[in-house]
Amino acid sequence: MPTRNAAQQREELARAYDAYLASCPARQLVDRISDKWVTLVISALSDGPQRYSDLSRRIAGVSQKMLTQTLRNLERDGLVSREVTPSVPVRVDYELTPLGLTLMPLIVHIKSWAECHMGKVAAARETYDAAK
Amino acid sequence: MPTRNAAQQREELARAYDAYLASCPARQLVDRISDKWVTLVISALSDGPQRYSDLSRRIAGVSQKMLTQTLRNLERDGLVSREVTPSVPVRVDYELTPLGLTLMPLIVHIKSWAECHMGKVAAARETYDAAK
DNA sequence: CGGGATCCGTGATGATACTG
DNA sequence: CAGTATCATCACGGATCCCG
Repeated sequence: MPTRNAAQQREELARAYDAYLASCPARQLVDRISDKWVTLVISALSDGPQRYSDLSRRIAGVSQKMLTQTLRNLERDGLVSREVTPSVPVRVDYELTPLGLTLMPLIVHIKSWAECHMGKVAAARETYDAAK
Repeated sequence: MPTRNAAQQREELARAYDAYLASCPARQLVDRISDKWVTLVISALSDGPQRYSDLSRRIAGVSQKMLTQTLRNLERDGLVSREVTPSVPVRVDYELTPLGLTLMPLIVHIKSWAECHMGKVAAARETYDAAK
C-alpha cells in the first residue's frame, strides 16, 4: 500500500515536527532572526535611530513592502521601537529597543565576518565551479 | 511627465543598487548567511560531522530539497565539506571546514540568544497583539 | 535503502500605483 | 513621507521517480 505508507510517513513527520516545535519554541525565533532583511535592518539601526526613508535608502534593494513587513515584525517582537511624529509630512523614526540592543552586536559580528571572509568564499566558489 | 519621472527614478535606483553591490560584494554573503536553513544546518554541524539523514531528522521540518540545496551552497562557499562513502547504501557525511568553523560560533551565539530571550519576545508579542 | 533530482501547486516576494 | 493595495513572479515545499 504505497498511499497508506506515504500517509503514515506524513503523519509521523507531522507529529515529530509539532513535538519539536513544542519542546523548542525558540526555533521560531531563530527562523525569524535568521532573515536577510532582519540582519540588514538591525545592522543599519546599529548606528542609531533612523527614519523610514533613511533605512530604505541605506539598504538599497529592499522593497517598501518587505521593509515595512520586517519593521512591523521586529516591532512586534520588541526588538525595535516605532515613533511617529505627526508633522507635515509625517515623520517616523525607528530605533533599537534595549532588547534589540542585546541582539545587535551578534548581528554586527555576522556582518563583519562576511566582510572579512568574502575573499575566501569567493575563492572557494571559483574552485568549486571550476571543478564542476 | 509622470512616466518619465518614474522611469528616471527606476534608473536611479538601479544604478544606486548596482553601485552599492559593486562597492560591497559582502552584501551577497550576508544575504546567503542570513538564511534560516543555513543557520540551522551550521548549528547542527557544530556538534561534529553529521550524515545527511541525521541532519534531515535533526532539523525536522526541512524538506529534502531545501536541505540538499542549502548544503550544496555551503559546500560551494567552502563552509562545509561533503564526503561520499560509496558503500551500499550510500553514506554521505557533512562537516564544517576550517572556514566554516570560524563562522560557527557566531551562528551558535545567535541561536543561544534566541533561546535565552524567547520569553521576552513572546511577552512583547502578546503586548503588541493586545494593544492592536 | 539512502541520497537527491524533477514536476508542480502554493505562498512569499517584488514592482507598481495609489492614499493619508 | 510613510505606508497600503494590487498584481506578476519566483522560490519554496510536497510528492514522485531515479540512481548507486
